[in-house]
Amino acid sequence: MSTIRDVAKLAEVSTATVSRVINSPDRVSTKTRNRVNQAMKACNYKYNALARGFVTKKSRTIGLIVPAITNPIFAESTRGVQDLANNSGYQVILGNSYYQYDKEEKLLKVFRERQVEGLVITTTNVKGKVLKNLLDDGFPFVLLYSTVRKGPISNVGVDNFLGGYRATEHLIHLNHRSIAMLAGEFHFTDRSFHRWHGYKRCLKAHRIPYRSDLILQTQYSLASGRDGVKSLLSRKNPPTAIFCSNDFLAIGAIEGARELGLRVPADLSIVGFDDIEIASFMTPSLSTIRQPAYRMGELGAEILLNQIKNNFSGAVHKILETSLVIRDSTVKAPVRKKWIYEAKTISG
Amino acid sequence: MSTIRDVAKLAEVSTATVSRVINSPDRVSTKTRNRVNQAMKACNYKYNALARGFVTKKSRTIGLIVPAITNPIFAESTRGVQDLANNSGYQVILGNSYYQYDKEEKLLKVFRERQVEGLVITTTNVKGKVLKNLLDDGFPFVLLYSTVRKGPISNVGVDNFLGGYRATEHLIHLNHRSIAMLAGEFHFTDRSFHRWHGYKRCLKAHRIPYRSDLILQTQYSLASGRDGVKSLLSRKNPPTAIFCSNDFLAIGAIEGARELGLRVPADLSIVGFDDIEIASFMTPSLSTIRQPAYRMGELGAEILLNQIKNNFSGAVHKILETSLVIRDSTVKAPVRKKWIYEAKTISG
DNA sequence: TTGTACGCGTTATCAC
DNA sequence: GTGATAACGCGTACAA
Repeated sequence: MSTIRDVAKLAEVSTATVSRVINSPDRVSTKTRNRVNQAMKACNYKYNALARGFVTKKSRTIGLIVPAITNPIFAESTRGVQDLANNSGYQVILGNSYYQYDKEEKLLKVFRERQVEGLVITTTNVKGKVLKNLLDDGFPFVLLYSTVRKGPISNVGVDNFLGGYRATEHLIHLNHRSIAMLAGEFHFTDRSFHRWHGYKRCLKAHRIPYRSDLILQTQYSLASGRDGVKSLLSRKNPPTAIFCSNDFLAIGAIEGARELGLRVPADLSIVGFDDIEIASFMTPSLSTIRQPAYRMGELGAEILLNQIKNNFSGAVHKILETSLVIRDSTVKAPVRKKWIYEAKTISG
Repeated sequence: MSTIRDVAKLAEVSTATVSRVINSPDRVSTKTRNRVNQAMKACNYKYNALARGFVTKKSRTIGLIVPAITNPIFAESTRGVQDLANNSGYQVILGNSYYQYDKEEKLLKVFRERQVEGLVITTTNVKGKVLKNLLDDGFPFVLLYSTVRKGPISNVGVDNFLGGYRATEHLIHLNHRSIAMLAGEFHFTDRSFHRWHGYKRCLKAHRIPYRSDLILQTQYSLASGRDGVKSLLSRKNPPTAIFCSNDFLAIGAIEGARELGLRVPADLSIVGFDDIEIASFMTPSLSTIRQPAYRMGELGAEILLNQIKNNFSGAVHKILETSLVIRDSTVKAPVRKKWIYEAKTISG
């Protein structure tokens, strides 16, 4: 592999001139520039961006940590991060934490050793010491899918509380009174935790008693959704509707209900969270809370790159809007079940 | 940011010793090792993997190019690549080609400048000059989802021809005689092209005339599947079954049929290709050709890393097995339509 | 077991 | 407009 030194020798110029031809061609006379360009061709010279990064201390690389790239919502935001970063001359190293704190920690360490200039993280633990370390070091990073409104950490996300509230409210407006929640484990994702709070608050606002036996925390996966719904429906006074804290759980839940011989939405209404593209292609299509994932990725990268450029000029908190997308997986509560519920309430 | 020089000074040893503590701790006495380790803590020393790569000429990085990370099949193989690479101390830079040759070319250039040690590519153009250049330079790379059985290029994929054949055969065994194919554009993906060949061959083997008006090439997306099925069904002598060259198209097609008021599978059978996880969670669940995506990713990375280690010791061609997964989106052809078809054939 | 000295490919800072 | 040369942080002969 030839270097600028080889090129310089061949073109009979100094390495400095070759470097100039590469980085600021206008500062070199046309004549020598042409000679250098020819020499580069002749040598089959290939620019070494690593060596450049080494001296300029700019790797032009950022790290991106997602829980699992196989969840389309993260694939979509990843695309946003990549597109924006690439357009600014940055490359993206990708890692999956699989919702495991120690994996996240490990990735962070490796990425920093690799001299990434900053990080975009969908974290497993907002309170963890890994983030604190980053802060202490003044290392640029942005949290994705996070909702903190203040504090020293930059983040871009949606109002998960509000999203959970809206999803629940939608079901209540459809006369559901026995509404379960199939949630990602609060321990691993504060997103789910906040959505649960929105759910609870909404119940309260409508004077519907909160039933902890209608909450099931589980992993974020299709299979967990399928199994989870079976558990919820086997409990006494089963729900007529379920709010799932992401679309994977919701899609899994629809399948689980089907396996139990129930029809969605006739026998059971289901609302999800995310609005992954495929949600509108399901049968029934999925009612869900839409998150602007691609835009979130873009914004996260943009904020990070700004912080890198301006040496961390203060934390930025972007809360994007969610919206309720009403499709076919939610309908009015079956009258009979509603009656049973009311009878119980009155007698209790 | 402190360097090994700072650590060396503090620990009162040479930089060489610090380096040894990092890379071969057993070659350093316990006493000095401890002193050095303490000094590293005191300095808040962070290892610079880039500088190391610079001197050893090993970046411990590979590039991965996929058409679109938002297709779950690519997300899954990406996971395989990452997991295996990470376990071998390699990191992965990810890029989307969006099925565009020029983007693929651009990414390749950038990745090579970044000194990636090798590439895993799901290419848009097997015959393109970018791959030829890679070969000429003796640069390690592996093609994913590719099916070449010989030649100088390493690849791991499935037998797309056979997959297409099996999908078609399944429909024929169900008495379908009017079978359309909704395909990814041959120009952008030879996978789709080979599946089409399998489809044609199977038709021929069963003496079913090939009808070019039953072929629709389109983009690989849910929306294209939805729109494509409407086009196919609006043609005269419409099909009773459709083979879609990936699951996205198939899922889109099911929705499109539904919008036309047709039921799948009662009115129209649909078989896909990939077996993305969600395929078994659809209603109806999707009959499809299963590809071992995660394993392909793992294998691709393994082969690449071996080539890197052994200085390209000959091309490897891995053809993994596909299997037909029969679910609910395919059933026996409606008797009436079959009769119409036969009447036509006899009269013609 | 430990230290010295050099080199990796590039950019940046001076000179000219 | 161009050239000489010192960094950058680390690994690695080779010497001690």
